Amino acid sequence: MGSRLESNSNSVRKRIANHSFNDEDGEEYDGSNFGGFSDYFRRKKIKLQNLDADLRSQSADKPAIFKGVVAHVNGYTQPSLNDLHTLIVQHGGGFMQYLDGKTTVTHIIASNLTPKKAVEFKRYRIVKPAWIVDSVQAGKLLPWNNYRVVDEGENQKVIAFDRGQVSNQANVKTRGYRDQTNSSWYTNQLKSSQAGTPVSTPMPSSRVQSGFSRQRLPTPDDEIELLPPSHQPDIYSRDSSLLVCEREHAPESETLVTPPKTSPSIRPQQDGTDHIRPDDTIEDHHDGLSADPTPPDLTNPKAQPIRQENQSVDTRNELDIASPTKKSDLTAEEHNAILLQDPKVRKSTVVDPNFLEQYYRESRLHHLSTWKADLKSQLQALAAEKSSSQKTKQKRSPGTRRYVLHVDFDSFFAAVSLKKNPQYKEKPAVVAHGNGSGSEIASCNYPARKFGIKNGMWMKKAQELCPDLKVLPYDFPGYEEASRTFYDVILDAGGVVQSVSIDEALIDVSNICAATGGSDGRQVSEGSIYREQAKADEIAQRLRDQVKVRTDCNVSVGIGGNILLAKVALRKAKPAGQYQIKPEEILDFVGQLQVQDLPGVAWSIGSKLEEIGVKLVKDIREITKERLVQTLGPKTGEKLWDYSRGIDRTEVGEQVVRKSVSAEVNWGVRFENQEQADEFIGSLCGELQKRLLKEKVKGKQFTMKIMRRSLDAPMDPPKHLGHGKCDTFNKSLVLGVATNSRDILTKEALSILKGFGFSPGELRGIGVQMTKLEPMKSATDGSFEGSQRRLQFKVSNTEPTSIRKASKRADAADPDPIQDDPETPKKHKSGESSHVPFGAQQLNQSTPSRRPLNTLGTQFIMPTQVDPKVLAELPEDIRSKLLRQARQSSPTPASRNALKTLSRDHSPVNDAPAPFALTALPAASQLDPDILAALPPDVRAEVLAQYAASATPSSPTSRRTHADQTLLPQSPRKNRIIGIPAKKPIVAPIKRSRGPPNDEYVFDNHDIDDHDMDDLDPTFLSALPDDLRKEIIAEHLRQKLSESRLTLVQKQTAAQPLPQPLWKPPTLKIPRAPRPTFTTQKLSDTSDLRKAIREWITEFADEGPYTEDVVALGKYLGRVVKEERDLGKAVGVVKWMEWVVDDLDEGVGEVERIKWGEAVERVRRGVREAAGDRGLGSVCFD
DNA sequence: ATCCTCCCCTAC
DNA sequence: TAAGGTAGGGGAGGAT
Ligand SMILES: Nc1ccn([C@H]2C[C@H](O)[C@@H](COP(=O)(O)OP(=O)(O)OP(=O)(O)O)O2)c(=O)n1
Ligand SMILES: [Mg+2]
Repeated sequence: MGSRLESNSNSVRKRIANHSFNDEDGEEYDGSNFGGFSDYFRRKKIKLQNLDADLRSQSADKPAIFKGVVAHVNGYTQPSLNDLHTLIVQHGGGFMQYLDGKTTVTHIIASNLTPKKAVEFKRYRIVKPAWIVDSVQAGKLLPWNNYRVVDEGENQKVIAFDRGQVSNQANVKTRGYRDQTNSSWYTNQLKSSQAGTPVSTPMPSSRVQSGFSRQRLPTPDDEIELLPPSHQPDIYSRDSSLLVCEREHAPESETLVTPPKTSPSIRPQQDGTDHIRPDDTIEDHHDGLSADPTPPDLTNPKAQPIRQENQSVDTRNELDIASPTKKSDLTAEEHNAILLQDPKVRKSTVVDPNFLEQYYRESRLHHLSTWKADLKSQLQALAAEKSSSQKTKQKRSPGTRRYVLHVDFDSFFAAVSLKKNPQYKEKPAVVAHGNGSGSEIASCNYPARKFGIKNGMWMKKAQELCPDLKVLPYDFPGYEEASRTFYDVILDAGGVVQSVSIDEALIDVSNICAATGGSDGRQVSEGSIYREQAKADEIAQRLRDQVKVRTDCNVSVGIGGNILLAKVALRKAKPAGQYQIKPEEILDFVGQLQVQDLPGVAWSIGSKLEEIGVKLVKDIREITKERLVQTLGPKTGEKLWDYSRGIDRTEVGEQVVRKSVSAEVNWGVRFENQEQADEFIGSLCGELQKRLLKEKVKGKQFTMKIMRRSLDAPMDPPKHLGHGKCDTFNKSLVLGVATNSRDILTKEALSILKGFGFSPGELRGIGVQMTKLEPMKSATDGSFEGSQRRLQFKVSNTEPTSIRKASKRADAADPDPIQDDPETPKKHKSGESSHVPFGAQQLNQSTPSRRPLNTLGTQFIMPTQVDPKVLAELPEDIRSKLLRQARQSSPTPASRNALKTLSRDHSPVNDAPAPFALTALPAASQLDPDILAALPPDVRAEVLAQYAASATPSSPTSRRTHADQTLLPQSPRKNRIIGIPAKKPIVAPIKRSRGPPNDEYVFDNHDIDDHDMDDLDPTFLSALPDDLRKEIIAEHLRQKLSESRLTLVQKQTAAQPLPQPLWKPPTLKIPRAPRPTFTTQKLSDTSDLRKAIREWITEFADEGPYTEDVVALGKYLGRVVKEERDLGKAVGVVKWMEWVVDDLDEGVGEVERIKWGEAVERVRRGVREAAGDRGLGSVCFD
């Protein structure tokens, strides 16, 4: 990278110099937090204001004790979110439903806080709900300090240790839910603790000393340093136990795991691990493996971090290693390696080459989904065919009485499987893969239900309910066969059919009934109504009889005037019966149901309803529609309002277009190293490609979903090879051109995965999804052609002429992006490639021309956009950087504009006029040297840096100027990721779980996203014990790092609250301790620092570092150690720098390399000295 | 007001 | 041992 770079170097230099390492912190505060009112913020405020306006005005009499407070509620709390919201707003406070990182939230209210959450909220004051309640009661704002929730949770060893006293009793996980639900208990705890030293708020001093961190300091820090620079530090503590479950709350049925009891370890080998639950939390030894007597060799932990391939990324494990958690010191990879030593286990995991096939073959849920999709497409094709061939009287005239049948097999899987084991028909029996505690019950027969067993329940619980349970094997072919027969019968009925699932269908027989009734189905003729109803019953009876005869299985039928009624009637009809809800009984029938009996209402919505006093459906009628809408949202609120009155206007058999195709695996995911993960992802993308081809579509948006073990979850979850409690991370990107290529998808997926930087051993689930679907060209359907043509037309048309000639490379490689698919279905003629969906004969026969799914529909997507396929093929993160970079310092105006346009970043500044030419990047997965060379220097540098960062050692060096390719912008829409300077972090950080209490909890947080250090309250942070703080920071780093690729800039434009009467910027009043920052940009987050460093090094690679910059960095890091007191962070940054330097392009001269090496050493020295000043002893950077 | 994205939730 | 997939409805909140 040389010459070209230079032309640009000035600007780059300026940039860096600009923010030259100045660490002043003073300005950070005001600048970032209250810089000005962005429209966004203003709007948001306004919105909020409006929302809460009523409440406020209605509470004028109440003291505004929360004035200046802006709260956000996390998780389930004792006074519910709504109640807290009300209390706060009524008393002058502000309330934010979501954290967006920019908004100024002064406090987060939570009953319990897992480490993860602690991390997410690290920059906030986290208080218990009692703070609100007590303050209101007291009539004044009580000190929040006494209500801190530092981490209530269980685990965190960190906490445990310093918490001393409290820890034992209170702590812990088990409490999770209790905390929230049992108010009195909870409140008492709080109060008592407040009395003296706040229990929950360990004094900083004590914590700090107690040492864990202290003691551990040397070690942990050192360990951190061990990390390969490139990778992010993951978190430290892995251990903690957490329990998770917030069970108490759980609605009856589902709570799978009850904490108590024994928790038998699922797998013999592990020692007691499993159990997670209850009480051991504190102890946390649960990891099990540690105790495991197994192979000594592997067991040796940190001694040598595993990292297999150093070069590639992955070493992130180190982080784990870094944390000497109590239990086992094994890295996740080592742990998995031990686990996989058993060949049988190994065979059941993603490590097995044949995993996908085998897994999908056995996964009932996969089968259910597949069957459903097949049925849906078959039925829709059939319907389409029917309606086109014959005029069809399908349409009922408006105002007609409707008769809808909901037909469903009784305990489908169980019933079919029982055919081969009839002796258990009358005994409690279930269908499951095994009888281990974590085996899931797919279906249980009615005798089993008497014991309270339910579908989806884990064996452990089922056996507790019924020790004599008979477990039957699956018989997937049998289910298909029964279903085929079932649909044959149903289709013969003559109504409009809609499949619900393999064992369930809706039939609208209104026309048949009306014909029988003799009237037009509209008049209120008692006789005709009666005849219609009788006809419906008769049809139902006939269906039941036929299915029974032909399959020897019972089906039940619910009949009603709409889908809702048919559905609820079905419940009463079961088992082996039928029930018709007559018009006159609708209100009574529906009214006495529990809200959860309504379709679409389960735990979450049910809970919200319960909060507003609604338990039964009739209770809903007492609630105004406005309130329902306010509580549940416009659609849901109105729908339930209707449902409670027996109203449902949904029609049977509406045609729908598929919107997405995905494949995911969240079981058996146990990698020993990164290669395995990479390979598996390739397989998964292959699977996705297969499905895309089957549907004859390509997609433009790719989304990856990753589940990673929660830091506080045990290595071995209660369920064998299950994912256990996890954090989920999703990332999506828009491809420039639709694809279905496994290779491209794999490349993107790997890029994303690397971006997250997770230790492969911590992965528990991986999914890939394509959306923004477009039909493939090969489709036989005429309409495809139209669409295609249209698209093509656009392409050639819209494209500036320049594109055609300029992009010779692109043309050569792929003359017709649309047409040339990496793979096209082997046979398109038949509706489905090689796959033969099961289905009723009629379905398989009478639909010669049907397509697997309707892919036509909309998706067509902006005709206007033509894609720069080349650019599109770059990994998204690279693309995004390019765009951003271009904006920041593009030397070439043209390219800048082009990029801008491309990015759809409509910065108000200059509107992107017509499409601009754009400098394209290499196509496909590899960077093409020629193209690369043609890039603006800084852009190129960024690309290379990105590649380096992702550890892809590819070093595209060749350079030669090549004609730029001009491309058009593609989507008029903007893509958040691309082009927009990181307002929001891209990564999705963890979310907290919201479901019912369960054994393991999957957390996700969508509430939190960005973490703007500027918003962090240093006071709060510093009040934490060192190790907790460290953990928090480490976690933060990990997240940041993962985000870093995409997000970088942080909100510089800080939003400022509107000066409204009730709404004052609370933050202003909060005293904050300055925190060292780097650069005029006030960088502080590790990811930002890394990025800045990478840019710096990359840009000045050929020039060598400037001393003042090096000194500034060293100085800053020294402050990080001394003031921020985060040696780990400083070390991590140094390692990063070292890594980047080591990875400098080969083109960099030896002299410069040396200079850079010296720079690293100099920075190191700064950190060492600072550490020494703090009495931390020598620092190890390796 | 309406669109879009990124989730959560639900169902089987 | 165990096979915890998958698609669509919809809410929140930002962008336009
Ligand atoms: N959590 C679940 C729920 C259902 N199924 C499968 C097995 C069921 O047999 C089939 C149909 O689901 P139903 O909800 O119709 O349940 P059943 O048919 O078993 O019982 P019933 O319809 O009598 O309530 O789907 C599953 O594997 N896991
Ligand atoms: Mg059923």
